[in-house]
Amino acid sequence: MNVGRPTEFDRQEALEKSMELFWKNGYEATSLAALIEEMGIGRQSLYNAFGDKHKLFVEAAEHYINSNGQHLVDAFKAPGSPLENIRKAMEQTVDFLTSGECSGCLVTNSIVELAPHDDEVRELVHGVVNRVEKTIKSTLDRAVEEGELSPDSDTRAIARFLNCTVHGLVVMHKASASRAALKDVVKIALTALK
Amino acid sequence: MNVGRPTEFDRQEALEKSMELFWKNGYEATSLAALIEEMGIGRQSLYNAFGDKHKLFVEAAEHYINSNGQHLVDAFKAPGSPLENIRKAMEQTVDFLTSGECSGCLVTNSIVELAPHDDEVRELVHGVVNRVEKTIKSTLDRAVEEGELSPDSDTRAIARFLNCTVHGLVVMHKASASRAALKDVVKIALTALK
DNA sequence: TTTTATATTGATCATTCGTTCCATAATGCA
DNA sequence: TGCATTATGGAACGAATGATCAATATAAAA
Repeated sequence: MNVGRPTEFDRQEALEKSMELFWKNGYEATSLAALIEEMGIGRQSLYNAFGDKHKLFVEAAEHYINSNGQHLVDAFKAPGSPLENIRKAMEQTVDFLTSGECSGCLVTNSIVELAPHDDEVRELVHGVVNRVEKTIKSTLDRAVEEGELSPDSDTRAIARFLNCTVHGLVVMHKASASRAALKDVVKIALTALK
Repeated sequence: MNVGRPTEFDRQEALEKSMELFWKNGYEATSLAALIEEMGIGRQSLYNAFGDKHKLFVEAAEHYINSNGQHLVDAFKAPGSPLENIRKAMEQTVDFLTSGECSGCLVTNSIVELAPHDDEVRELVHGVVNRVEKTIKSTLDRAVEEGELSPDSDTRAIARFLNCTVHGLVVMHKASASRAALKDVVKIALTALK
């Protein structure tokens, strides 16, 4: 086992760099030249380790989902008051957008740029959207159980709505909306939880 | 005046075709070869009439804003009950997304794909977002005046929220969300108008 | 030590990209 | 009937694209 010349670079580190680049510039606008420069590895090493540009993108997107995306899911699933969790998750989204140097959300970006004509990416992001929707719904259902929400609430509809709001926030931020504007959106969106 | 060989193609028609292509595939993924094919004109004619690819895109985007975008503004500004206008505008958005063969909204697409690194496009779409926000706000202000909305409503915040919801709907639709899901979103979003 | 397997490096591939040059065609004007 | 001006069609441009080849380097296994 373990035969052959050992890899010199940190695969995870390189993947992370590629993720940041795809995140910042999108798929088409990220060239292989830019990738090997930012990842700090040779051209052939990239192909050895990740297959090709598209496979690399999918893996980078999956890594994004398992790291950044998980934070959002965790916020909804935290113990304590469900409605409070939702409020925190929405405000955390605003912080996430306005703090980092990377712009927006890789999932939202991929939905817009690739989902319509890239089957693999569409399935990937569609899965994420559904999973987030279910996560929010279960939080809302718990809110109903614990009496924080009216029993006749359409929790699936509200979950879809909050999910939609998150993506809308990403778009607005990319359109140079101010942090105050994003906070306004969250403030109003939360009034739907009554 | 009017000297020289006359143009053989319909400029407006060609512009429209280019708009559809940019709308469907985005900026980067739309090649000159695809443009001249779909627009039905020669390479050199395209450069004569529109300058270059980027100038063509900007003009196509402006045309989109003045046609499709105006329909949304008109829906908000229609005479009659302001709140009813808002309801209709949101449902019209869902219809717009689920009926046409073009996917999503060219403005939303451009925000995500280009705004972060294309100054001219960013200014363009930022202007649109602000204009739509003001349109919605004035409709909401009228709702307050006419007693349909509580006088202490934060109409600017609600306007931002509704604007955000529209973009969120576009993203969700691109992520293969069902028409029912989009209608759920609208249903809940409208509960913020109380 | 020899063999085998993998990684790295740099050259190079064919294609496609957006763009421009140039010869020709078609119009109004003198 | 020339002349000036614009449009068209085709060839060709250099640059950049994603991807591969071949030679070399480095490790473990035989």
